[in-house]
Amino acid sequence: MTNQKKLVLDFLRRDTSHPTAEAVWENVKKQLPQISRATVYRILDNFQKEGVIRVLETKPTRFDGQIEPHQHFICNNCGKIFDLKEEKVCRCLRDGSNMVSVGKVHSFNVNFYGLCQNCQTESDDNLNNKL
Amino acid sequence: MTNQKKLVLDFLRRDTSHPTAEAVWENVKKQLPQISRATVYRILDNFQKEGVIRVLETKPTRFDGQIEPHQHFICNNCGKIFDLKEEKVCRCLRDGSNMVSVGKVHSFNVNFYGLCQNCQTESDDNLNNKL
DNA sequence: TATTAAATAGGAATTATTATTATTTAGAAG
DNA sequence: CTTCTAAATAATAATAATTCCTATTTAATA
Ligand SMILES: [Mn+2]
Ligand SMILES: [Mn+2]
Ligand SMILES: [Zn+2]
Ligand SMILES: [Zn+2]
Repeated sequence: MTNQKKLVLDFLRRDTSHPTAEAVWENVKKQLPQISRATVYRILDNFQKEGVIRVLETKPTRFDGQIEPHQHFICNNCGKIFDLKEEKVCRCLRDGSNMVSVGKVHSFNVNFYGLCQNCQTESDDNLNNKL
Repeated sequence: MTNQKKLVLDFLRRDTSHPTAEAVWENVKKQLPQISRATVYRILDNFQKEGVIRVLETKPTRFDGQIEPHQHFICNNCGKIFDLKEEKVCRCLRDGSNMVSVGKVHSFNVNFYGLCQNCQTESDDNLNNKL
């Protein structure tokens, strides 16, 4: 854990604004002026792969130091990003109620990630061949 | 409805691969070689605003000519994007079953869009002041 | 202390997207 | 069928976001 990594992680755990990579860089620079953009991008990427931070599917990409399961409400007007507890998400999707604590939901978008059947079969085959 | 628009829309309605803007351009060029990238980007943006096509929250952005409500399964291995019927989505989120017809879901990400309470109040105020 | 591998800084390069502007085109009016 | 006008387009410049490259620094280890 280098100083650079520590500063990035500390910042993301304190900050609740779901900052962009650029914003993370700007903020960490206050404490380590010579830190490079590329370093911040690399560290964010590594943390994401380790599951230490979360990545939001926004443009530009935003980052979240809070990794307990929750989803996000993005205001169409002001652009602010609010946290939604998992429970509210399920209710909203289940019974069409579109009111949540932070506002009124107009639309939502879900991306599921996993292994498609082809790729599952392939990885099973590889495993069997090794045995 | 210009020829350019027609070709873009026809392509998106035929194609089920959820192509990028670049891929739309490459394909439409086959029939209209002088079409400009900027035109494709503008047309995609307009169609999106009119609700004629859907935009996927991917990097890079992808487009979908199918606008009946459905969600997407993105394979972590091969990157292919599969359509998921709404019903399966709800079941998956509701009772933790992570098997869907196209594969096994490892994770998912939901973005909700709407008006936050602040912005709702503001727009109510504006309405009242006009009366 | 010397060796080595990993991480970083700084900047170039690339990718994706948006902005600009001169030209073209699709209709409407005559 | 012409002329006019506004909208749409092509070509390209500019910008934004991200990734790549490489010389240098740092940390860990023998
Ligand atoms: Mn969050
Ligand atoms: Mn689809
Ligand atoms: Zn708002
Ligand atoms: Zn796959």
